[in-house]
Amino acid sequence: MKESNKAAVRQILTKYLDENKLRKTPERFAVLDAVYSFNDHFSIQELSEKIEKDYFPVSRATLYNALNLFVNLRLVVCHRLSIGTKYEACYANTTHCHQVCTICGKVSETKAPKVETAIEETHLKRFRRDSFSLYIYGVCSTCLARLTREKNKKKIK
Amino acid sequence: MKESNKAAVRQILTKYLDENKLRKTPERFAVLDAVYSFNDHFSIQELSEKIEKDYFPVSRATLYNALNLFVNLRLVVCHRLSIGTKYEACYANTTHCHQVCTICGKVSETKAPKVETAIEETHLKRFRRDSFSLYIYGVCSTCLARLTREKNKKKIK
DNA sequence: GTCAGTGCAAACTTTTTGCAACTAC
DNA sequence: GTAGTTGCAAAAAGTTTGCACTGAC
Repeated sequence: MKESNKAAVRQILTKYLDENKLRKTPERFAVLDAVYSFNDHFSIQELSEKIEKDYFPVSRATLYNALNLFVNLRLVVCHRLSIGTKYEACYANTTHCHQVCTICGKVSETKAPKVETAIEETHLKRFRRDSFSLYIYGVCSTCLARLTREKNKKKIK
Repeated sequence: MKESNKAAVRQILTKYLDENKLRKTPERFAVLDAVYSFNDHFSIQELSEKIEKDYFPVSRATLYNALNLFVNLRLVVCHRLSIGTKYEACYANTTHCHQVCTICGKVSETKAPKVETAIEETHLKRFRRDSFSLYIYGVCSTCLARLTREKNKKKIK
């Protein structure tokens, strides 16, 4: 994740905490920094390990607290997948199109500008739209290759 | 849910169980029928109550078992939302565009043919696409109205 | 008769909560 | 000093698992 993003989101958080008379605790900024150190999706466990390694230990309760705050501020998105909940930094990143392998659980970002345009153009009555997430489920190349291998083996038998 | 769908999915299940030499237990068919009695999303709890009322009690383990089987057969989709996991019958229903209220958690189906076309036309390299789910997050009209009311109240103070 | 499938309860995982202690302001 | 935050541990919620029993074939 770009360092400039880290500075930008730290500023957004500071502004929000100031305006709402909330406290600028070291934990909140450490979690935010750790979140923006990942280039990819991460689990609570991975976040906990990262922040303990790079900063100081932070309890689960505080991690969930901070993440909820960041989700509300649109600095983080939360993906509840079959393999577990994953989080992702999302500042300056509006593409939330993901391809999810239903076999190994691997998630990757996908560029789909046409889909994004179509979603934005979709008219929703009686609903204030804020954001979206698209998940395309299927089988990744690695798993596909393994499946093909196993199929061939069976045929030979 | 249409009765004709119920018959169709029962046949799909029968065929699958036959071909894979699995057992056609009353539980499996009762769960499938119950699933296709809903017109909307439902939780495990709601499914359990429905099936107990309309058929006979089925244990949690068996419900999860059956649902997993149906998800694999593409007769059911599973939505892991912030308010909990919801299931949905999906035979003869390819639209998986949902609007989700981030305040009350209400989920509703949305028709978005342009989005669906765009998704289908999206080229994914090294990935066998099977299905997709789109979640548009925002605030529903009910919650929006309440928010507006509360805002006005604040101003008056 | 056999073994896939079921029910039950225990185990496990993930997230939330209550409360005392701490600290940002 | 005060009240928002944190850490801890317990609780809650949701799902999976082990095992004995059942019943579909």
